[in-house]
Amino acid sequence: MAQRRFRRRKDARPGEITAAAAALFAEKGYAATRVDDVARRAGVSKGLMYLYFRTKEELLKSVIRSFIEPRIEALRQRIEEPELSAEEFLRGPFLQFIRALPNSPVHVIVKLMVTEGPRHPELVAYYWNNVVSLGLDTLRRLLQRGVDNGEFRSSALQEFPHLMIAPVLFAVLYSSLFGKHEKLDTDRMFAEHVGILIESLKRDPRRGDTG
Amino acid sequence: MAQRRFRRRKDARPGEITAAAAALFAEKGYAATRVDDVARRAGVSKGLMYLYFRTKEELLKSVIRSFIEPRIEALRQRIEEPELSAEEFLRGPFLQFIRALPNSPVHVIVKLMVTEGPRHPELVAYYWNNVVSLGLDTLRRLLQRGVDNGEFRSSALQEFPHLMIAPVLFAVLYSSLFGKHEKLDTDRMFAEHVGILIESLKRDPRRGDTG
DNA sequence: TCTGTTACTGACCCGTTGGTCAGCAAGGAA
DNA sequence: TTCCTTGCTGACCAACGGGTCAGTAACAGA
Repeated sequence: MAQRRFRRRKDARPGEITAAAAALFAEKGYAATRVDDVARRAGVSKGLMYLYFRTKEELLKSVIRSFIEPRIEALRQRIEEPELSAEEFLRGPFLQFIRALPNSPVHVIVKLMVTEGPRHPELVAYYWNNVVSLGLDTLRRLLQRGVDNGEFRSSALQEFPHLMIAPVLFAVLYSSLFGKHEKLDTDRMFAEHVGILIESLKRDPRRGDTG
Repeated sequence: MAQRRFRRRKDARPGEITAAAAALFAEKGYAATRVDDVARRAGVSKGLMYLYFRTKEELLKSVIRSFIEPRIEALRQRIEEPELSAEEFLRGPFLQFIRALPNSPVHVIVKLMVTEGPRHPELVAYYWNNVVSLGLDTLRRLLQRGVDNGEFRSSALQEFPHLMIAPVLFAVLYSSLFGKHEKLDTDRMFAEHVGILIESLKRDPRRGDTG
């Protein structure tokens, strides 16, 4: 009766499984998600999972990479927007970028890194090399450009660009934890944050000290 | 032969068990910690655990409460230091307070809330009521005092006092995740942060607008 | 020393879950 | 139609871990 019981689609499977896993990991966390749950949501059997991913941990790594890798290039390209001043860059592309993060699937990665990172050091190293240190370098270079062309004074922010993105991490986790108790207007909060940073960088140009 | 195989110390047990659990939860996370591990570290049998805590989740709640409750009163008292100006308060007790957090056991709570919160809503509500909203209110009142006595201009920080403590959450998680890759000088970073905040609050007193 | 009470033990139970594998069915080739 | 390859299934296994409980040892009172 040729009743198609399943389809043979080798190429599409890894992506579908990874997407299903990402959704469930975000919902319930890695440990509380059963491999069988992922299989069901992806519309395959549990056995098939192990033809594409050696272990559950392998699946986790794949989820993380699938989120990061497509974005690395975008991040790299944002570094160089030479026609903008440093301030324009911060008020424009930078603000736009961080505003998009809390509503993007990136929050899945943040939560997974925080919850599972300690038990998967090679994942942490991967994230560090490909996202964190890259992002921090970008910010440092941007601040240096502002100093070089006289827009900004030299500032401790060059040593601690972390302060520029701390509110993003905060907002992602805060909303996910306390969203039921307080709805954060992250758009306005980030705009205020960028405003504070810029005015701190521009303030009092007469003592444009070098140290 | 009267060989003492164990001791009967009903009063001391809960505290010892909670302390052992806190240490292990911080090390390995809640899900990855076995009740038997906690029992061994506390020097008791697994069975005894269930005489003092009905379930593993009860034990988690007890750990969280044991960290928070002794600190609530201290937090409350910091609200009122009337002999200091708002700026002096921020540069003094406030900075001192947040500087102490990354090296204190509080980071255990932060990690546990982030990792386990989503699956324990009543724990989140408890933390919200007793820590978060209390702390935010305190900061708002402090800023208002600064505005009232002319030190500060009115600012969007009154709506987003979250920005004042975002770097703390960031530093705690960042150090715990990436400590091996970068050692953050949180003392200096926080000092810089407070400096930026205060100068933002004091800047340009002529347009001391009310909105 | 006997007895009752209770803090405590540790072997056991059993549902859960990561991982396996024998076999089946969907194509392609001839 | 037949045969081969291979994507795929789902019943199964073994280990793990939360939770139980029958029994034991520590004290107290008499």
